[in-house]
Amino acid sequence: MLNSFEKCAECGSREIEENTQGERSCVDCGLVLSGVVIDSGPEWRNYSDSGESGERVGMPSTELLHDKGLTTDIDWRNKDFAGITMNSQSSRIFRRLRRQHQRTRISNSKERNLSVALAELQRIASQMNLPKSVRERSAYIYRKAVELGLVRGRSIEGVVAASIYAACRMGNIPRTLDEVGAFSRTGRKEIGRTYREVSKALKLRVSPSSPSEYIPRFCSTLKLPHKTQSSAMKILSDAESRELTAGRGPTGIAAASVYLASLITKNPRTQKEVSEAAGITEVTIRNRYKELCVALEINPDDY
DNA sequence: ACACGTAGAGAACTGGT
DNA sequence: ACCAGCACTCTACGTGT
Repeated sequence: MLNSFEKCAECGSREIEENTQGERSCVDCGLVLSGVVIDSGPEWRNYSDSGESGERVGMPSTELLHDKGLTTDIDWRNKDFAGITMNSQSSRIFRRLRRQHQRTRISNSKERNLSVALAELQRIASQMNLPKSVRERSAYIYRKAVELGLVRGRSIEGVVAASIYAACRMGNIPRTLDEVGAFSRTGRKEIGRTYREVSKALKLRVSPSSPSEYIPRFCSTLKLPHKTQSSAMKILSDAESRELTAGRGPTGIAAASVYLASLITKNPRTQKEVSEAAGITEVTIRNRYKELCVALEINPDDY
């Protein structure tokens, strides 16, 4: 996608491309211009047929409340629409209405379960400093688990912890089982076991994320030109077709491809630099790098 | 400074009992 | 349900250029 109104801050090129992750980068030098996608549109729809579009009414719905935030409340003040205090008879009626209304909000065991569980989820998530997107996702996973009857026979806590663990991994901010367990009353083993069952039952696509997703970001942090990036992608796809990538950490493969590409395109980066950009150790890069050289019959000295 | 190698520890998954 | 074995990565250290 090209945007002719914008120039690259690094090299002045007007060739800006946007990838599927929403990162916009310069085609010539690879500089990432904006990595954060801001959704400026309203999330909630306009239901009125005659009014202006874009009316904003109330808060957007959320997975984090058991009724998704779709609730009404009866004002606690005993005033009428004009702000005049009600008489005692009306006050009694409204007190009673409020109580009945509150009871209908949490009407059955499933909703009671959800409201307990989601409160627990919030507690753990905020102690772990998890972003909102991950909280929403884990709440969604938990709801699905309830619908499929996975909670019966297991502890609510365990399923909550498993949902969080899964959501973290899906959101690419993985936490270890121990880390999640530290904030929950359940242990690592139970979370792990529950997680496996939940992810199987929900067919969660927990990212065996492709290394290719990491390459643009690594190249950008290392200020590598576009040429090197496409070279790294080429190396990676060769490696994938030779099944070098199975079972390996995706970041390791991506980092090694970038490192190798940086050597053969004459924009060398040290293993240390690459390892810092990729968040892995030099050792892992070395191992993957060595495998790549052997399997693809590349000798960086030739370049 | 950097590249490269090795050993031991730890985390996560698998399969057997 | 639990344990042992596994493949992988990390830490830490040493060696060579």
